[in-house]
Amino acid sequence: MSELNTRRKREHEQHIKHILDTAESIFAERGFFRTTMRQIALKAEFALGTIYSYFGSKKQLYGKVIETKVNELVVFVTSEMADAPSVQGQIEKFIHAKMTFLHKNLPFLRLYLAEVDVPRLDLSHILPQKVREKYDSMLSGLTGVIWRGIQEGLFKPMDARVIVKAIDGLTNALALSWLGSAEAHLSFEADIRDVTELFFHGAEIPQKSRQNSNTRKESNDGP
Amino acid sequence: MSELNTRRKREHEQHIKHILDTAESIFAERGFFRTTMRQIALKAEFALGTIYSYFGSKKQLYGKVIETKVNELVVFVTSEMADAPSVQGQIEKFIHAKMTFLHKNLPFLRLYLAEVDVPRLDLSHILPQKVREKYDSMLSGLTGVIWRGIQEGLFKPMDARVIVKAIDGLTNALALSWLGSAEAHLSFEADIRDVTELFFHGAEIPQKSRQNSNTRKESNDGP
Amino acid sequence: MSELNTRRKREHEQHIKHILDTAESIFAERGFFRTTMRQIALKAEFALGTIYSYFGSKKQLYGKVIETKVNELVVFVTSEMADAPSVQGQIEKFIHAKMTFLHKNLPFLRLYLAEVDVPRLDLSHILPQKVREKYDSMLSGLTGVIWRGIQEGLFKPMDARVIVKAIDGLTNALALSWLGSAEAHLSFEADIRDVTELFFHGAEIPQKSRQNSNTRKESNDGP
Amino acid sequence: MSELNTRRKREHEQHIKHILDTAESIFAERGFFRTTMRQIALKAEFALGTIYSYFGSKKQLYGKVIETKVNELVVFVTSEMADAPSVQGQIEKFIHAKMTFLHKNLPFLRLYLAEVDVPRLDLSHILPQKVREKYDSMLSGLTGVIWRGIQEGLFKPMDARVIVKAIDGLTNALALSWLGSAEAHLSFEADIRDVTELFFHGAEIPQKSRQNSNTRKESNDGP
DNA sequence: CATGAATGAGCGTTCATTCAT
DNA sequence: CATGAATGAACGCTCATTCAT
Repeated sequence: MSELNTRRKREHEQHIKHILDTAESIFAERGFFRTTMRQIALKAEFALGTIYSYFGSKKQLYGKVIETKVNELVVFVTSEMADAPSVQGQIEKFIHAKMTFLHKNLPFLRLYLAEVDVPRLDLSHILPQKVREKYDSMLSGLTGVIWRGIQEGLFKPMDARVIVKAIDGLTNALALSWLGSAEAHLSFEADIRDVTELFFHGAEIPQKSRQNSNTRKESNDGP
Repeated sequence: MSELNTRRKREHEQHIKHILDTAESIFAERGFFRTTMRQIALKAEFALGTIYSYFGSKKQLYGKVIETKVNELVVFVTSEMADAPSVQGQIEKFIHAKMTFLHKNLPFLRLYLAEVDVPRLDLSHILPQKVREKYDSMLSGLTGVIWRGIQEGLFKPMDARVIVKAIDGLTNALALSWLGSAEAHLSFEADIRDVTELFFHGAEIPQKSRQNSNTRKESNDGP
Repeated sequence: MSELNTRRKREHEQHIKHILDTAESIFAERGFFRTTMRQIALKAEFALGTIYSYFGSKKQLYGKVIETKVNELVVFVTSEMADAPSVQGQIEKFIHAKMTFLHKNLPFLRLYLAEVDVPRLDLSHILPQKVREKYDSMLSGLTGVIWRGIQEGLFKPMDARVIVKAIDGLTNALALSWLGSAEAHLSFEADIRDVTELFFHGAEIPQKSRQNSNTRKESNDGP
Repeated sequence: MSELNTRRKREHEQHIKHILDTAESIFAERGFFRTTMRQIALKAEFALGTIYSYFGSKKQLYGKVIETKVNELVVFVTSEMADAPSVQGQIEKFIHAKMTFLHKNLPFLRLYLAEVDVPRLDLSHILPQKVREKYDSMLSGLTGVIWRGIQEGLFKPMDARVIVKAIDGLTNALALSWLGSAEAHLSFEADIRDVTELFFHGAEIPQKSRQNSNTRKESNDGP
C-alpha cells in the first residue's frame, strides 16, 4: 500500500516535471500564443485531458513553467551571493550566478527575457503575483548590497535602483546575444568577465592627465 | 487633375498615418495577439476591409508600425551622432538620442522592447528583414565608433560587439523603468546622465593607490 | 443608397428570422444541450461564425428563440382576451387562444413546456428575465380576471393563484398530449372544449338530490 | 460464509441506495447535462470507477434514479387507491396520494416534472421503456376507474383519456408551485383539497337560475 | 470489486481574411 | 477604392468512459 502510494506519487511528480520541461521548450520556441495545448500534449506524449488534469489551464501551465524556473534561479543566485564576503564580491557573484544559470538554461532564457526582463509589458501573460515577488525580492537584496557599497564609499552616489537596473540590463543584454548564433554562447565565460569589468570600471581607459571630462558637454580635449 | 491627384495622395497618406498611429497604440497596449483587426478598424474609424486594402494583413500592418518608428529612430539617432566630433561625443550622442526618442515615444517603447530589444525571440511576430537590417546598420555604425575608440586607446580592448550590447542593454533597461510608474520617467534626464557615466567609468569610485584589482578573485588590497 | 440600406436591412431581418426558425426546430427536437451550434449553422446554411455574429452565443440564441415566440404568444392571448366582455368569456378566450397558439406552433410547444411551463426548474437554460416578466404579466392579467370573478360571486372563493395554475395545468397537459402521436392533435378543438368545460364545471355530473358530498369529508348535510 | 455473503449483499445494497440518493439530489439540482459523474462520485464518497461498476453509465444511473422513485410512487398510489370503495373515492385517493408523495419527495419532484410529466419531450434523457410502462399502467388504472364512472353516469361522457390528463395536469401544476418559494409548499393540504374540488365540480359556482351558458355556444335550453 | 489517472471526441467560441456590393 | 457580412479553420477546454493496478 505505502509502496504503491510512494510509486504513484513519484510517477506523478515525474509526469509533472516531464510536462513542465516539454511545455517550457515549446513555449520558448513559439511563444505563449502560438503554442497550443495539443502541441504540448503531443510532444509530452500525454492525452490532452491529462495535461489539463495536471495544470488546469494553459495560463496556469505557463505560469508554473516560469515559476518553477524563476524559483530555481532565485535560489541559485541568492545562495551564491551568500558566500561572498565583500560588497564587490557579492555583486560579482550575482553577475556570475545569474549569467551562468541563464546560460545553462537556454530554452528558459527566452521565456525569461519575455516575461521577467520585460515584465511590465504584461502584453498578455500575467505572471503569478508571487513569481514577481520572488524575483523582486532577489533584486531588493542586490539593491541593499549596492546601497551598502555606496555608504562605504565604494560606489558612486547614484540611485541604487538605477545601478541595479544597470546590472540587470548588462547581464540580460549579453545573455540575449547567446540566443543569436550557434557559437556565440561559447564565449560566455569571457562575456561574464567583460560585463563585470564594465559594470565596475566602465569602458574607458582612465587617462592619467584627464578627468572623466568627456562625459560632460563642456569637456574639451587639451591642445 | 493634378491637383486632385495630389489631394488624393495626401489623403491617402494621412489615412495610412492615422491607421498606423491607431494600430501602434493598440498593439502597444494589448500586444500583437490580443489585438484584433476589428479593434483597430473601430478605433481608426475605418471599415475592416479598408485596413486590409491598405496593409494586406495583420502581420504586415504590425511590421509597418514597427518599421515606421524604427526608421524614425534610426534617422534621428544617426543624424544626432553625425554632429559629434570625438568618439566619446558620438557615443554620448547615441545614448542621449536613443533614450530621448524612446522617452518621447512611450507607446512605441513597449513594441520596441518586445520586438527590437528581444528580437531573436521571434516569439511570433516576424519583423520584416529590412527593419532588422536598418536597425543593425545603426548598431554597426556604433560598433565602428567603438572600434575606432579601441584603436585610439580610448577604450579597453574588448570585443566591440560586447561593448555595443552593453550600451544597448543599459539604455533599454533604464527606458524600461519608465513604463513602470507614472512618475518614474520624469527622471529621464538624470537617467541618461547616469547611464553615460556608468558606461564610461563604471560604478566604482577609483581608489588612488589601487587598480581595478577587486574585480578579480586574486585581488588583494595593497599595503 | 437608401435602397441599398433598405435591402440590406430586410435581408438582415430575414436571416435572423431564418436562423431563429431553424434553431427553434433543432432545439425543440434535441433540447438545449444536445443541440450544437454546428447543427444549427448547417441546417440554416450559414457558416458557424455567422450564427455567432447574429446572436453572440448559444445561450443568447436559445433565449432569443424563446423570447420571440413567447412574445407572440402573449400578444396573441392578450389581444384575444381583450375582446371578451364577461369574466367567463375572457377565461374561455384565454384557454382557446393559448391552446390554439400552441397547437399552431408545435415545434415551439416542446420548448414552451420545457422552459415556460416548468420554469423554476432552471435546470440550466436561464430564460432572460424579461421573458419571464412578460409571461408572468400575462398570467397576472388572468389572475386579475379570476379575482374579479370571485368578487362577483361567479367563482368559488379559492386562492386566485391556485385557479390560474389550474387553468395553466389543464391547458398544458392537453397540449402535451398533442406531441405524442401523429393524430392526437387533430382533436384539438374537442380538447379545448373539454378543458373549458372541466375548468368551469368539473368532471362530475351534478346530482339533483346530492351535493358534492364525497369531495369533502365533513359534507354530510343531507335532507 | 453465508453470513459473510449476507453482509456483503446488504452492504452492496446500501451502497446502491446511497449512490442513488446522492445522484438524485444532484440531478435534481443541476439537471442531467450539467451534472457530472465526478460530482456524484465526490458527493457519494466513492471512486469514479465504482459508480460505473454499479451503474454502467451516466444514462443508466439517471434511469435507475427515476425508475426507483417512480416505482415507489406507483406502488404508493396504487395501494392507496385500492382501499377506496367508490369511483370518486378512488380518484380522491389518487390525487391525494400522488400529491402527498411528490410533496414528501421534493428533490425528486424536479426530476419527475422534467422526465415524467413532460416525458415525450425526450429532449435527451431516454427513460427506460419499462419505467414508462410502469407509470402508464398506473394511469391506465386511473383511466379504468374514470371509464367506470362514466358508465355509472357519475362523470360526463368525455374521453376518459382527456379526464386523466386533466387530473395529471392539475396535480402537476400545483406540485410545481411548491418548488417556487420557500413557504409555498406549506399549503399543500389546502392545495390538494382545491385540486380535488376543481376536478369534480369546477371553478364556477352553480347559479340556480342560470345554466353554464357561456361555456357552450349552443347551450340555450331555457326552462 | 475498488480505484482514479489517463484518454480523446467533441463542444463553444474567436478572429483573420475574403469578396460581393 | 470602401464596406462589413460572411466564412471556417483552429483554439481552449470538458467530461463520459476505460483499464491497469
